[in-house]
Amino acid sequence: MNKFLKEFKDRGFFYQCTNEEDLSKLLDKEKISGYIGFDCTAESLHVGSLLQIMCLRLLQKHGHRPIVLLGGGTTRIGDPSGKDKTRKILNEKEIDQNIKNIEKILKNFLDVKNPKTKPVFVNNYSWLKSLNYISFLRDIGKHFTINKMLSFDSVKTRLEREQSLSYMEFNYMILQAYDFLELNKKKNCTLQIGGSDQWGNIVNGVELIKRYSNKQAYGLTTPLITLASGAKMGKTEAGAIWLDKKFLSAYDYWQFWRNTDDRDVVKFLKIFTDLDISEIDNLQNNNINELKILLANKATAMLHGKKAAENSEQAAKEAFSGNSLGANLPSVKIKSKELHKQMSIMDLIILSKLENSKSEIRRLFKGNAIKINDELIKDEKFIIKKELFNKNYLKLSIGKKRHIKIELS
RNA sequence: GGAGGGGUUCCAGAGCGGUCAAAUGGGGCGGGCUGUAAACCCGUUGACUUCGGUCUUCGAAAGUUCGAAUCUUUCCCCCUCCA
Repeated sequence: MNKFLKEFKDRGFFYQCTNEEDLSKLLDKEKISGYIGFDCTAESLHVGSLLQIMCLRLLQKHGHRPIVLLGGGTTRIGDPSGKDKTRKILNEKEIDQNIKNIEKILKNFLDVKNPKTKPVFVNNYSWLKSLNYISFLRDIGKHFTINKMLSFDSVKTRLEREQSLSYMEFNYMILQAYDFLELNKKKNCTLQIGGSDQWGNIVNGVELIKRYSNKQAYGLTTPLITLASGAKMGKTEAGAIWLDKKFLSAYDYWQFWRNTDDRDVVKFLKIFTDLDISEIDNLQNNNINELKILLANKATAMLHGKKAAENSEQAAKEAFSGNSLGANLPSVKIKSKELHKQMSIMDLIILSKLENSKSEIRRLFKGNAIKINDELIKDEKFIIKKELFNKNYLKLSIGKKRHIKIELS
């Protein structure tokens, strides 16, 4: 089997392929371009997209060129796959902004220097916006039968539930197939990778290319990653795990990985780090917590840089060891003037944005959850005094896991 | 087009004139155990509070009543069955 494909499988990226054997041969023979499309409905990507990003990296590793399709056009339509309802349609400005942001994030992960595998960023709006309806129907539309389109899960579930599916959304799959055709023609792109929910859309593209250009293209899908607990990956109660430090600090990102369920650690090492499979297999007997730290360090370094990963590890060590100052923790600044106004610990917590409900904070007090410099505080009216600050900062903790540095300025 | 069922707090789902900020389960949060894991146990889960209470919630609006999530009217939205 081709090396890329083998690693793709060994790491647990593989779910389905349109024609594995031929794809393997092709990959042995030449360096190809493969694309993945990203949805631009959100301002940033979160961990849910990380597997796709790792696929792009893997392409690069094996000398292939990744093409990143930012769906400026299709985002204007909305993919009905896996959705019960029509999603909110964003305006042009928002979409353009999102595209810029997402491109920036992806560049953190990809090697943009090597000219042979440098990623290509494309926006399908550039070809979708000027489509001529009549010629599109004649050239492309004739290759799709309604009979078949109706049989796709994304369409079927909507219809079965008698939930409306607009003609606009119904066309999404055709547009995605068309994207693939367009990339095949323009960039000689012969592979599309996507999540398992994209299978139908991808197959459509492969078939369209076959019918329209009589060329062979391939599709590859990745499984939906679920946590051992059964939950979908990427969202926690506290919010999405964003791949953008504007929305989630490097420290919190590190913590996300550090808190991985035991049962998921090895799987995640394979998927979300660059460590060799053999190396990971050798590590399996190591202390599980060491492995989690390794995972957190590797994953954080990949996105936020080595330095940020080291700082996060250091901060975590300090935060969880107790009786430490927590100099590396994420910090919130307050003005020393504020202190003179008899600031209570309640005010401080609100100010630091750790909580925004006073009732909730009162409950936390009742549960012995609030600490300052690792000292349990039981009185919600406790006044913050200057003496609590050591070198201008103090450590504020809520529960066992949330620690923050309050800095005096 | 005809007949019926329903919209309740994060989710599922009870309540069907006062004792309802609303059972129960899930999830979340906090505590205990531990390893920043899982499992388990305990507490908590609208907001504000001088801890006495106060204020805002049961699809939307209007009404009946001393009093409504519970009754009436109109509107909006979902679901099931028949044609």
